[in-house]
Amino acid sequence: MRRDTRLSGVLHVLLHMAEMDGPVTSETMAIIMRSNPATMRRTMAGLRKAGFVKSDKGHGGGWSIERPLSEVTLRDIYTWLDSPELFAMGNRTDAPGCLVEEAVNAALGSAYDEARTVLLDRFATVTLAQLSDDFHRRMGAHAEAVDQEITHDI
Amino acid sequence: MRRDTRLSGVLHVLLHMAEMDGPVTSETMAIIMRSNPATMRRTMAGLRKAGFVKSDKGHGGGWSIERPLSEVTLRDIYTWLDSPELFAMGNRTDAPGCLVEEAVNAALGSAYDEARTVLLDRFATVTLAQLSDDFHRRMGAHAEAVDQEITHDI
DNA sequence: AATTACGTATCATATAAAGGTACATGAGAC
DNA sequence: GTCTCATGTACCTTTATATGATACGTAATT
Repeated sequence: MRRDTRLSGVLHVLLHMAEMDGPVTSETMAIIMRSNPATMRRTMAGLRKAGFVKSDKGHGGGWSIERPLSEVTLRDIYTWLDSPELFAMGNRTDAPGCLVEEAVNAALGSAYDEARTVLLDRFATVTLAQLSDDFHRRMGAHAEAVDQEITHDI
Repeated sequence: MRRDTRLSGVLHVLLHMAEMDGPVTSETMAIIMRSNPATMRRTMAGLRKAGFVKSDKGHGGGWSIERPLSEVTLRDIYTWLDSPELFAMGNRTDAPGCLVEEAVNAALGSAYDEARTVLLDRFATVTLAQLSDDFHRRMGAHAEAVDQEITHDI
Protein backbone atom coordinates (compact mmCIF):
# COMPACT_ATOMS: atom_id res chain seq x y z
CA MET A 1 0.00 0.00 0.00
CA ARG A 2 1.26 3.39 -0.79
CA ARG A 3 1.77 5.45 2.36
CA ASP A 4 0.18 8.83 2.89
CA THR A 5 3.02 11.33 3.21
CA ARG A 6 0.99 14.52 3.41
CA LEU A 7 1.59 15.11 7.13
CA SER A 8 5.33 14.66 6.81
CA GLY A 9 5.33 16.76 3.65
CA VAL A 10 3.25 19.63 4.91
CA LEU A 11 5.27 19.90 8.13
CA HIS A 12 8.41 20.05 6.07
CA VAL A 13 6.94 22.86 3.97
CA LEU A 14 5.66 24.81 6.96
CA LEU A 15 9.03 24.80 8.67
CA HIS A 16 10.69 26.00 5.51
CA MET A 17 8.02 28.72 5.19
CA ALA A 18 8.81 29.84 8.72
CA GLU A 19 12.41 30.45 7.65
CA MET A 20 11.44 32.54 4.63
CA ASP A 21 10.29 36.14 4.35
CA GLY A 22 7.01 36.91 2.64
CA PRO A 23 4.52 34.63 0.95
CA VAL A 24 5.68 31.38 -0.62
CA THR A 25 4.13 30.30 -3.91
CA SER A 26 2.87 26.80 -4.61
CA GLU A 27 5.57 26.64 -7.27
CA THR A 28 8.33 27.26 -4.72
CA MET A 29 6.80 24.75 -2.33
CA ALA A 30 6.71 22.18 -5.10
CA ILE A 31 10.41 22.69 -5.73
CA ILE A 32 11.22 22.32 -2.02
CA MET A 33 9.15 19.16 -1.79
CA ARG A 34 10.06 17.77 -5.21
CA SER A 35 6.34 17.72 -5.91
CA ASN A 36 4.11 19.89 -8.07
CA PRO A 37 2.02 23.03 -7.46
CA ALA A 38 -1.39 21.40 -7.77
CA THR A 39 -0.53 18.82 -5.12
CA MET A 40 0.74 21.51 -2.78
CA ARG A 41 -2.46 23.51 -3.23
CA ARG A 42 -4.57 20.49 -2.51
CA THR A 43 -2.61 19.65 0.61
CA MET A 44 -2.61 23.21 1.92
CA ALA A 45 -6.34 23.71 1.30
CA GLY A 46 -7.32 22.24 4.67
CA LEU A 47 -4.87 24.44 6.56
CA ARG A 48 -6.31 27.49 4.88
CA LYS A 49 -9.85 26.44 5.71
CA ALA A 50 -8.78 26.26 9.35
CA GLY A 51 -7.34 29.77 9.15
CA PHE A 52 -3.80 28.67 9.90
CA VAL A 53 -2.47 29.85 6.54
CA LYS A 54 -3.82 32.19 3.92
CA SER A 55 -3.29 32.27 0.19
CA ASP A 56 -3.18 35.37 -1.98
CA LYS A 57 -3.47 35.57 -5.72
CA GLY A 58 -1.64 37.79 -8.12
CA HIS A 59 1.76 39.42 -8.00
CA GLY A 60 3.48 38.96 -4.69
CA GLY A 61 0.91 36.36 -3.79
CA GLY A 62 1.38 32.90 -2.34
CA TRP A 63 0.97 31.24 1.02
CA SER A 64 1.53 32.85 4.42
CA ILE A 65 1.35 31.52 7.96
CA GLU A 66 -1.30 33.38 9.94
CA ARG A 67 -0.82 32.11 13.48
CA PRO A 68 2.19 31.60 15.78
CA LEU A 69 3.87 28.21 15.43
CA SER A 70 3.66 27.85 19.20
CA GLU A 71 -0.12 27.71 19.03
CA VAL A 72 -0.38 24.83 16.58
CA THR A 73 0.29 21.18 17.28
CA LEU A 74 0.92 18.19 15.04
CA ARG A 75 -2.55 17.03 15.94
CA ASP A 76 -4.04 20.26 14.57
CA ILE A 77 -2.24 19.77 11.28
CA TYR A 78 -3.32 16.15 11.16
CA THR A 79 -6.93 17.18 11.73
CA TRP A 80 -6.74 19.90 9.10
CA LEU A 81 -5.51 17.34 6.60
CA ASP A 82 -8.91 15.75 7.20
CA SER A 83 -7.63 13.15 9.65
CA PRO A 84 -6.12 10.66 7.21
CA GLU A 85 -6.37 6.98 8.05
CA LEU A 86 -3.62 6.08 10.50
CA PHE A 87 -3.40 2.33 10.16
CA ALA A 88 -2.30 0.23 7.25
CA MET A 89 -4.19 -2.79 8.56
CA GLY A 90 -7.92 -3.11 8.38
CA ASN A 91 -10.72 -5.52 9.05
CA ARG A 92 -12.31 -7.77 6.50
CA THR A 93 -15.99 -7.11 6.22
CA ASP A 94 -16.96 -9.82 3.78
CA ALA A 95 -18.96 -11.71 6.40
CA PRO A 96 -20.77 -9.04 8.42
CA GLY A 97 -23.15 -11.51 10.04
CA CYS A 98 -20.39 -13.83 11.24
CA LEU A 99 -19.95 -13.87 15.01
CA VAL A 100 -16.34 -15.01 14.66
CA GLU A 101 -15.61 -11.98 12.57
CA GLU A 102 -17.40 -9.80 15.09
CA ALA A 103 -15.21 -11.14 17.88
CA VAL A 104 -12.03 -10.68 15.85
CA ASN A 105 -12.92 -7.18 14.74
CA ALA A 106 -13.89 -6.14 18.26
CA ALA A 107 -10.51 -7.24 19.61
CA LEU A 108 -8.51 -5.64 16.81
CA GLY A 109 -10.68 -2.54 16.82
CA SER A 110 -10.17 -1.77 20.47
CA ALA A 111 -6.43 -2.28 20.09
CA TYR A 112 -6.34 0.13 17.16
CA ASP A 113 -8.46 2.63 19.10
CA GLU A 114 -6.02 2.54 21.99
CA ALA A 115 -3.02 3.05 19.73
CA ARG A 116 -4.81 5.81 17.86
CA THR A 117 -5.48 7.64 21.11
CA VAL A 118 -1.83 7.36 22.14
CA LEU A 119 -0.62 8.59 18.79
CA LEU A 120 -2.99 11.56 18.58
CA ASP A 121 -2.34 12.51 22.20
CA ARG A 122 1.33 12.48 21.41
CA PHE A 123 0.76 14.61 18.33
CA ALA A 124 -1.13 17.06 20.53
CA THR A 125 1.91 17.59 22.75
CA VAL A 126 4.21 18.69 19.93
CA THR A 127 3.92 22.24 18.61
CA LEU A 128 5.34 23.47 15.34
CA ALA A 129 7.48 25.85 17.40
CA GLN A 130 9.08 22.84 19.09
CA LEU A 131 9.80 21.30 15.70
CA SER A 132 11.31 24.55 14.54
CA ASP A 133 13.47 24.74 17.68
CA ASP A 134 14.66 21.21 17.06
CA PHE A 135 15.55 22.17 13.50
CA HIS A 136 17.60 25.14 14.72
CA ARG A 137 19.29 22.95 17.31
CA ARG A 138 20.27 20.57 14.52
CA MET A 139 21.53 23.53 12.49
CA GLY A 140 23.77 24.53 15.39
CA ALA A 141 25.04 21.00 15.91
CA HIS A 142 25.66 20.63 12.21
CA ALA A 143 27.59 23.90 12.06
CA GLU A 144 29.76 22.75 14.97
CA ALA A 145 30.37 19.42 13.28
CA VAL A 146 31.41 21.22 10.12
CA ASP A 147 33.70 23.48 12.17
CA GLN A 148 35.31 20.45 13.75
CA GLU A 149 35.80 18.84 10.39
CA ILE A 150 37.44 21.96 9.12
CA THR A 151 39.63 22.11 12.22
CA HIS A 152 40.58 18.51 11.68
CA ASP A 153 41.45 19.18 8.10
CA ILE A 154 43.74 21.98 9.19
CA MET B 1 -4.06 3.03 0.23
CA ARG B 2 -5.42 -0.41 0.24
CA ARG B 3 -5.49 -1.84 3.77
CA ASP B 4 -3.76 -5.08 4.67
CA THR B 5 -6.45 -7.44 5.96
CA ARG B 6 -4.34 -10.55 6.48
CA LEU B 7 -4.33 -10.34 10.29
CA SER B 8 -8.08 -9.93 10.48
CA GLY B 9 -8.55 -12.64 7.87
CA VAL B 10 -6.23 -15.21 9.36
CA LEU B 11 -7.70 -14.79 12.85
CA HIS B 12 -11.12 -15.32 11.38
CA VAL B 13 -9.96 -18.52 9.72
CA LEU B 14 -8.17 -19.83 12.80
CA LEU B 15 -11.24 -19.40 14.98
CA HIS B 16 -13.34 -21.24 12.44
CA MET B 17 -10.71 -23.98 12.29
CA ALA B 18 -10.91 -24.34 16.05
CA GLU B 19 -14.63 -25.12 15.70
CA MET B 20 -14.10 -27.80 13.08
CA ASP B 21 -12.91 -31.38 13.36
CA GLY B 22 -9.93 -32.55 11.38
CA PRO B 23 -7.78 -30.69 8.88
CA VAL B 24 -9.23 -27.84 6.85
CA THR B 25 -8.26 -27.47 3.23
CA SER B 26 -7.22 -24.22 1.61
CA GLU B 27 -10.30 -24.61 -0.57
CA THR B 28 -12.61 -24.64 2.46
CA MET B 29 -10.79 -21.70 4.01
CA ALA B 30 -11.20 -19.77 0.79
CA ILE B 31 -14.95 -20.38 0.87
CA ILE B 32 -15.18 -19.24 4.49
CA MET B 33 -13.18 -16.12 3.73
CA ARG B 34 -14.65 -15.48 0.28
CA SER B 35 -11.08 -15.57 -0.97
CA ASN B 36 -9.16 -18.17 -2.95
CA PRO B 37 -6.92 -21.14 -2.06
CA ALA B 38 -3.66 -19.63 -3.23
CA THR B 39 -4.14 -16.54 -1.08
CA MET B 40 -4.95 -18.68 1.94
CA ARG B 41 -1.82 -20.78 1.43
CA ARG B 42 0.31 -17.69 1.14
CA THR B 43 -1.15 -16.18 4.29
CA MET B 44 -0.86 -19.40 6.31
CA ALA B 45 2.72 -20.06 5.21
CA GLY B 46 4.20 -17.93 7.99
CA LEU B 47 2.14 -19.66 10.67
CA ARG B 48 3.36 -23.02 9.44
CA LYS B 49 6.95 -21.87 9.46
CA ALA B 50 6.47 -20.92 13.12
CA GLY B 51 5.09 -24.38 13.88
CA PHE B 52 1.70 -23.10 14.94
CA VAL B 53 -0.12 -24.92 12.16
CA LYS B 54 0.86 -27.79 9.91
CA SER B 55 -0.26 -28.62 6.40
CA ASP B 56 -0.63 -32.10 4.98
CA LYS B 57 -0.91 -33.09 1.36
CA GLY B 58 -3.05 -35.75 -0.19
CA HIS B 59 -6.31 -37.34 0.86
CA GLY B 60 -7.53 -36.14 4.21
CA GLY B 61 -4.92 -33.42 4.10
CA GLY B 62 -5.25 -29.73 4.82
CA TRP B 63 -4.35 -27.40 7.66
CA SER B 64 -4.34 -28.26 11.37
CA ILE B 65 -3.63 -26.22 14.47
CA GLU B 66 -0.67 -27.66 16.36
CA ARG B 67 -0.62 -25.67 19.59
CA PRO B 68 -3.24 -24.66 22.18
CA LEU B 69 -5.02 -21.40 21.40
CA SER B 70 -4.24 -20.25 24.92
CA GLU B 71 -0.52 -20.21 24.13
CA VAL B 72 -0.73 -17.92 21.13
CA THR B 73 -1.34 -14.17 21.15
CA LEU B 74 -2.36 -11.72 18.46
CA ARG B 75 1.17 -10.45 18.54
CA ASP B 76 2.49 -13.91 17.67
CA ILE B 77 0.19 -14.09 14.67
CA TYR B 78 1.17 -10.59 13.64
CA THR B 79 4.84 -11.53 13.84
CA TRP B 80 4.30 -14.74 11.88
CA LEU B 81 2.64 -12.74 9.13
CA ASP B 82 6.07 -11.10 8.85
CA SER B 83 5.12 -8.02 10.88
CA PRO B 84 3.21 -6.09 8.25
CA GLU B 85 3.51 -2.31 8.24
CA LEU B 86 1.15 -0.89 10.86
CA PHE B 87 0.82 2.71 9.78
CA ALA B 88 -0.77 4.19 6.71
CA MET B 89 1.26 7.37 7.06
CA GLY B 90 4.91 7.57 6.23
CA ASN B 91 7.75 10.02 5.94
CA ARG B 92 8.87 11.66 2.77
CA THR B 93 12.50 10.86 2.08
CA ASP B 94 13.03 12.94 -1.01
CA ALA B 95 15.38 15.31 0.81
CA PRO B 96 17.51 13.10 3.04
CA GLY B 97 20.09 15.79 3.70
CA CYS B 98 17.54 18.38 4.79
CA LEU B 99 17.71 19.23 8.50
CA VAL B 100 14.08 20.33 8.48
CA GLU B 101 13.07 16.95 7.22
CA GLU B 102 15.25 15.31 9.83
CA ALA B 103 13.52 17.25 12.59
CA VAL B 104 10.07 16.44 11.22
CA ASN B 105 10.83 12.77 10.75
CA ALA B 106 12.34 12.48 14.21
CA ALA B 107 9.20 13.89 15.80
CA LEU B 108 6.81 11.79 13.75
CA GLY B 109 9.01 8.71 14.06
CA SER B 110 9.08 8.73 17.83
CA ALA B 111 5.31 9.23 17.94
CA TYR B 112 4.82 6.25 15.63
CA ASP B 113 7.24 4.19 17.70
CA GLU B 114 5.30 4.92 20.84
CA ALA B 115 1.99 4.00 19.22
CA ARG B 116 3.51 0.87 17.72
CA THR B 117 4.70 -0.24 21.14
CA VAL B 118 1.26 0.31 22.64
CA LEU B 119 -0.44 -1.59 19.85
CA LEU B 120 1.92 -4.55 19.89
CA ASP B 121 1.85 -4.73 23.69
CA ARG B 122 -1.89 -4.79 23.50
CA PHE B 123 -1.77 -7.54 20.88
CA ALA B 124 0.48 -9.50 23.22
CA THR B 125 -2.17 -9.52 25.95
CA VAL B 126 -4.85 -11.13 23.80
CA THR B 127 -4.70 -14.89 23.22
CA LEU B 128 -6.60 -16.76 20.56
CA ALA B 129 -8.35 -18.61 23.38
CA GLN B 130 -9.74 -15.31 24.63
CA LEU B 131 -10.98 -14.50 21.15
CA SER B 132 -12.60 -17.91 20.95
CA ASP B 133 -14.22 -17.40 24.34
CA ASP B 134 -15.56 -14.07 23.20
CA PHE B 135 -16.98 -15.73 20.10
CA HIS B 136 -18.75 -18.35 22.20
CA ARG B 137 -20.10 -15.67 24.51
CA ARG B 138 -21.53 -13.91 21.46
CA MET B 139 -23.03 -17.21 20.31
CA GLY B 140 -24.79 -17.55 23.63
CA ALA B 141 -26.05 -13.99 23.58
CA HIS B 142 -27.22 -14.41 20.02
CA ALA B 143 -29.06 -17.65 20.83
CA GLU B 144 -30.85 -15.91 23.68
CA ALA B 145 -31.82 -13.06 21.42
CA VAL B 146 -33.18 -15.52 18.88
CA ASP B 147 -35.09 -17.31 21.65
CA GLN B 148 -36.66 -14.04 22.70
CA GLU B 149 -37.63 -13.24 19.15
CA ILE B 150 -39.27 -16.60 18.79
CA THR B 151 -41.10 -16.11 22.09
CA HIS B 152 -42.32 -12.77 20.86
CA ASP B 153 -43.54 -14.29 17.63
CA ILE B 154 -45.54 -16.85 19.57
C1' DA C 1 -4.24 44.63 -20.69
C1' DA C 2 -0.69 41.62 -19.25
C1' DT C 3 1.16 38.91 -15.75
C1' DT C 4 1.05 36.33 -11.69
C1' DA C 5 -0.84 32.98 -8.67
C1' DC C 6 -4.43 30.39 -6.74
C1' DG C 7 -8.77 26.90 -7.24
C1' DT C 8 -10.02 22.93 -9.03
C1' DA C 9 -11.44 19.51 -12.44
C1' DT C 10 -9.60 15.84 -15.01
C1' DC C 11 -6.54 12.40 -16.39
C1' DA C 12 -2.19 9.64 -15.89
C1' DT C 13 1.05 7.02 -13.11
C1' DA C 14 2.91 4.20 -9.52
C1' DT C 15 2.46 0.94 -5.99
C1' DA C 16 0.97 -2.91 -3.28
C1' DA C 17 -2.68 -5.99 -1.61
C1' DA C 18 -5.48 -9.29 -3.14
C1' DG C 19 -7.58 -12.21 -6.84
C1' DG C 20 -6.82 -15.79 -9.95
C1' DT C 21 -4.53 -19.49 -12.89
C1' DA C 22 -1.36 -23.01 -13.60
C1' DC C 23 1.48 -26.65 -12.73
C1' DA C 24 4.97 -29.33 -10.19
C1' DT C 25 5.30 -32.18 -6.04
C1' DG C 26 4.06 -35.16 -2.42
C1' DA C 27 0.65 -38.23 0.16
C1' DG C 28 -2.96 -41.38 0.63
C1' DA C 29 -6.62 -44.59 -1.73
C1' DC C 30 -7.49 -48.23 -4.76
C1' DG D 1 1.70 -48.56 -9.87
C1' DT D 2 -1.87 -45.33 -10.90
C1' DC D 3 -5.31 -42.04 -9.65
C1' DT D 4 -6.91 -38.40 -6.95
C1' DC D 5 -6.36 -34.96 -3.57
C1' DA D 6 -4.04 -31.11 -1.58
C1' DT D 7 -0.21 -28.21 -0.90
C1' DG D 8 3.90 -24.99 -2.72
C1' DT D 9 4.79 -21.52 -5.52
C1' DA D 10 5.54 -18.89 -9.72
C1' DC D 11 3.26 -15.68 -12.56
C1' DC D 12 -0.16 -12.55 -14.20
C1' DT D 13 -4.33 -9.61 -13.50
C1' DT D 14 -7.28 -6.68 -10.91
C1' DT D 15 -8.28 -3.06 -7.80
C1' DA D 16 -7.66 0.81 -4.78
C1' DT D 17 -5.60 5.07 -3.91
C1' DA D 18 -1.93 8.47 -3.16
C1' DT D 19 0.47 11.26 -5.97
C1' DG D 20 1.96 13.40 -10.44
C1' DA D 21 0.72 16.23 -14.18
C1' DT D 22 -1.97 19.26 -17.22
C1' DA D 23 -5.30 22.62 -18.13
C1' DC D 24 -8.11 26.41 -17.59
C1' DG D 25 -11.05 29.62 -14.98
C1' DT D 26 -10.73 33.46 -11.61
C1' DA D 27 -8.80 37.06 -8.88
C1' DA D 28 -5.11 40.41 -7.72
C1' DT D 29 -1.18 43.22 -8.90
C1' DT D 30 1.56 45.90 -12.17
